[in-house]
Amino acid sequence: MNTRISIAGVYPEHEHRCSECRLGDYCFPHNLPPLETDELDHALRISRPLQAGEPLYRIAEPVRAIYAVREGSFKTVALDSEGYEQVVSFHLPGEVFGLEGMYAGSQQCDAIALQNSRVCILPYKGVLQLSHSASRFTERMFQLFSKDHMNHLRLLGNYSAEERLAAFFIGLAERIEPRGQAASDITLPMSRGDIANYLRLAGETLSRALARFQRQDLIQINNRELRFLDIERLRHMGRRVPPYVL
Amino acid sequence: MNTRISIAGVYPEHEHRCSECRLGDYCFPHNLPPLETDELDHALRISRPLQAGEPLYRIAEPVRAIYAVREGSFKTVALDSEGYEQVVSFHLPGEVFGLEGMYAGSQQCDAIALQNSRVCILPYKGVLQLSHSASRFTERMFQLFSKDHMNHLRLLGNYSAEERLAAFFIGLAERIEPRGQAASDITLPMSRGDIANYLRLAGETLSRALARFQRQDLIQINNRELRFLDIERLRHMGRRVPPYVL
DNA sequence: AAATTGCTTTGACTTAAGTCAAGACGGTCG
DNA sequence: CGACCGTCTTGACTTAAGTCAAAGCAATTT
Repeated sequence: MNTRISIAGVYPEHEHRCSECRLGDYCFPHNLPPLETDELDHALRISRPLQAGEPLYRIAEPVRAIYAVREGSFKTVALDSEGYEQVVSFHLPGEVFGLEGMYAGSQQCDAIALQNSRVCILPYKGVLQLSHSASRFTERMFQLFSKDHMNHLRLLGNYSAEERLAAFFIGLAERIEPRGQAASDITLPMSRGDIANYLRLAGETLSRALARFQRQDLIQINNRELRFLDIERLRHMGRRVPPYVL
Repeated sequence: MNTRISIAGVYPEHEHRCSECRLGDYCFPHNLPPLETDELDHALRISRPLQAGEPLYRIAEPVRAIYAVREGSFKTVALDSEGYEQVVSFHLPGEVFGLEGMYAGSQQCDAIALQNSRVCILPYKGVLQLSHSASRFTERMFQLFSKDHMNHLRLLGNYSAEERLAAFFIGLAERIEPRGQAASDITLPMSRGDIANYLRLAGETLSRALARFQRQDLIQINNRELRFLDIERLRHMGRRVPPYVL
């Protein structure tokens, strides 16, 4: 019997109410008093299922809402003026995303489902209303922005391929653990290409780093099945990179 | 007679009221109706002058306020676990900063004055109060967060030393221009070391790139006096890097 | 004005990571 | 099943940028 738990859509069907959602502690309602969570529930909508590769939103679209991953996972991708992609971040269940376009009022990234996925939708109007009526919600929004910030700054520094990769793995493990999964045994939701792009490495460099990590008995990986063999040594390799903010 | 205008503290002494501040359009009150600007005025405080090199806040301090540059300029610097610095951004007059610590409630960066500087201080309490009482202010805050985001993502991609440097210069020129200065002739407020660190280059690589830019008659630079000779070609060199969001 | 100090530039060399090219693997479909 | 396609891996080679070291320059101190 296979006890492996995938990041992918194995989460049990959620209730529509945040108060009953097992991801609530990591998502919109974190730290909100019950009354405000109720208000939030009224403003929230749930998306239809999206297939792997399907966009949730596209660059230049008007910003209509912000989102939280309900099941599955997403990447957000910026495109430069010549059409080259830059993966900006990955989003796992319970994580809020879609904040980066609120300045311009238009989306600055593509958001693409990596697997069959669903999101909770908080319409922009709801964000503003809740910010006024719900006393803790404004703060929660500022927190979400500031958290996003921190996580974008993580990989800004001058790190080697191996430091980046180790930190990436540790970050993943830490994000998956509180979501109730074994952190030592995961199914990657994203392709090698996406990881390489996110870490600003050539695909070949990533491949070689993975091979080295295996030779050093740090991990075991084939295809998207990843097992951590020595998480402490991995953590040590990535120690210079600031930790992922959960 | 020298018509050069420096980024440094040449701004005329501001009035305390945002409505009378020449930087208002780029700062907190951008797009706020007069009534809300008045509320803002009541919440705002002005700092004492800070000397070059003096910190406005330090990592791990509690977040008490957010700030706008009144005169002078600042850098924000993250420190990794081994004490290595990473310059996160530079802040010119009218620019709001200090948002990145709001998640944790403690500062995540050092903010250091690059010259003799002053800031406008919006206490955290004021941020929350205004978010409730002033209907446009919440939106303004979201904008400020989202703008910061965008500007952090700019240099995330895989750009060459020359692309980075060209884009950095163009960004500077564009930020200085609306502040009423000649964009072609500026005094850099930051050291080579800071620029190199910000662009994730070794100091020597920056020096060489500067030398090449001069040989190609793109710029003229000695010490911190910078003149743009061919801003269009510079813009073209940095075209892949997303533009600075003002 | 000479000396000290810290920043910046330049040169010579090294290296990590990128590129190019070939092959392997895995999944899909006729 | 075998052919096909895209993704991933591996090897050989190149290169942009980093490192080390020395010298130049500017600002400050005595």
